[in-house]
Amino acid sequence: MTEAVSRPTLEAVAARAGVSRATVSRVVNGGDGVREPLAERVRRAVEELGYVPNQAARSLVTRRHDAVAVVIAEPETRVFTDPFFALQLRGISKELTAHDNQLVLLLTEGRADHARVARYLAGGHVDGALVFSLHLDDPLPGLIHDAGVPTVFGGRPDWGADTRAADPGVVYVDCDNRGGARAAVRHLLDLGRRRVAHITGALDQTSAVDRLDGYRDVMTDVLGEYDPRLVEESDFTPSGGERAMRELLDRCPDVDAVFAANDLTALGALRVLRARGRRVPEDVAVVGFDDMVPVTEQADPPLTTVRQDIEEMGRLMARLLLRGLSGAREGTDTTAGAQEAPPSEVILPTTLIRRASA
Amino acid sequence: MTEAVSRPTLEAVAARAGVSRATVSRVVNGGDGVREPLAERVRRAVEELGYVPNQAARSLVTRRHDAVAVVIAEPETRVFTDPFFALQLRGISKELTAHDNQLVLLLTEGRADHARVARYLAGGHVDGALVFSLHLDDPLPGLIHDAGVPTVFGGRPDWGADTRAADPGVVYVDCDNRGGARAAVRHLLDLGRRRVAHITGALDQTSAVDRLDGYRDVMTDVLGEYDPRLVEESDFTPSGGERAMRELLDRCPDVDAVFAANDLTALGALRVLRARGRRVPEDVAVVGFDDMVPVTEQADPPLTTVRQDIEEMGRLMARLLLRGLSGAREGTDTTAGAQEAPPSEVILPTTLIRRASA
DNA sequence: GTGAAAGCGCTAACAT
DNA sequence: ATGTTAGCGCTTTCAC
Repeated sequence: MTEAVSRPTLEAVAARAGVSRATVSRVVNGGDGVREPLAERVRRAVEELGYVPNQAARSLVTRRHDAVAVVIAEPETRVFTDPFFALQLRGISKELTAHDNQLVLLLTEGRADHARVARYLAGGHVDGALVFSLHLDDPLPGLIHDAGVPTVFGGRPDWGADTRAADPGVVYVDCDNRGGARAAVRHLLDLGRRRVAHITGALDQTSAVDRLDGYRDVMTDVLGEYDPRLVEESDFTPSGGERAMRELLDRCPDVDAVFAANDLTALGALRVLRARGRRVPEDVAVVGFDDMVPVTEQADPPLTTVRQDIEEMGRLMARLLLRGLSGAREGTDTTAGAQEAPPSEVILPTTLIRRASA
Repeated sequence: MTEAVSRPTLEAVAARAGVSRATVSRVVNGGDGVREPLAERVRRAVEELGYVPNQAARSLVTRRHDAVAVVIAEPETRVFTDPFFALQLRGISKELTAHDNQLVLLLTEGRADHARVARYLAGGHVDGALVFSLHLDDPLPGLIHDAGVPTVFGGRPDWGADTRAADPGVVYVDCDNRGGARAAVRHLLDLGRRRVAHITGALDQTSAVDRLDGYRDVMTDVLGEYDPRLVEESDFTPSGGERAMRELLDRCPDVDAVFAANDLTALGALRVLRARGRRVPEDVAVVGFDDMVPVTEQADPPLTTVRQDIEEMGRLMARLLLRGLSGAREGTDTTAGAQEAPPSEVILPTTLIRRASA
């Protein structure tokens, strides 16, 4: 483990280049209004000294940090068993990097950590936050609202009984869970299936609720009504999918199709169907959600699913936040190139990917 | 997206408590040498004003950031298909949080990003770095060395031809890959198997190389020599495992056991074995590595594997780094409670977990 | 034990 | 176009 060494300052660069600190500062920050020969001299001095601006000093005066917090609330460990989280993070990271922003990761393990996160955000260490509000009734959105930090949510936040529900400033990005679910179920009905079951996700997450709603939409729409016995609650995990599938087969032996809330759940269902001697898709057609390629392509049979672009979702969240931040900084500029207020919600499209399972 | 508001300063707290800024500062930072009644008044003022120290101002003078960078180099996307990464991060996050340090995540997508990371680290934005040097011949260790940032590596770094190889200051944490591999292979031999194959991981990672070495150790040790035809190179992925298993079966139809470099690989092997009508473990016994519980327990049959505690590995890396940092700060203190120099390598133990596959 | 004062390295008015 | 200057909010000697 090496020792840190002291770094050259602006002052040192200025001395070496034979100019004032202000000039060096100008060059370092884009360099408008400095004549070329001088600028060049400064750049050489910077190079020679290996000068890197002290971010703390800079933040102290600019009140900007070029850093964004990513808050991931994961009381349960689901986040760590599917690659969802990693993909979002990658999208976010790419976008932030492209804009020279740093990513400060805040993982929470439960209520105890909420206060810590709220304090951190309120402390003005970062310019904004990207928050994955994974569970209903999560106090985090409220706390964050109070902290007054520009925030973009990942997934439709549930404001529940919270009175701040009406806040028009809330921005979030989500995929079209309901629409995707509709497409999945419609596809199964188009295949001629009539006893289409649904294995839900964890219903304390809006994504699961929305997918269930989409299922209901189509079932009632097409068949006039839906049989609640065809819906089994689960939790987005493979073992949850297994359990639910068994339940479903016992209760309604005549099911001829299953729409699973995500691919992992579908995997569990597939396993049970095979064990029970049901052929897929001949006897029972199966559709998943997410399209985690390593999962869907290697399922047996390969899984028909609703694709959402998770990485893009992360990237978009970051983009929206950064745009909002720069917009706020530049004030209410109404000229041609002005930033518009970010839309309060962005819903990414989903597409049905047909493979062998349905 | 809410607007950020200006926060109360030390000055404000001092005014409210009727003391000097210095006194407030003392109380806020542990409060030694301030008489209780005064300290209490200060604490109340802090509370009432909702004062949170400005980290930038503090860093400017202390030259500390209470922040640690986590660098994850992932040219390939393996990191995102298995939960390894997420688990490490969780361990790291827990430990950092416990010591009030922030986690700055630096994801790299290739060589182009290396310079960026090096610059960031050299820029003195963080007190130290935790680096996952996933691939051989990675220039990152060298760059980081030059940046002069206290660093702990995850996994034995490969210094290859790098002349800095001899640097005694390098600290890393790894699991006992070689020992774990030995245990796995020994177990298979104890079961009476003689044609034990090995599907390697990506051999540009030291973990894969070490596991292969462990396999060789035991095979030559027990059988006098090992048959290179029983070793098939792969890449830690399920599909890689499938491909390798097919190869192996074609080449050596008499294999009666397989040691796979990780659980995901074993999963692929299991699939092929089933497809080819080989019973597991009767015809072919299979052992994995990692013990990703959701994978191993739901494999069919449940997978015997070598367990490593990934989260603990993350936690330990963080602990080592923080200890090194505080040690460095406190200077060379030789009294009783002094920090010892962190060990240059920590190898975590592995354990064989017996399930049904071997 | 407590306060006064001097910066940490930088940016942004304001002069020139 | 460039230089001068005044802080940003905090910690930390140094007096008292």
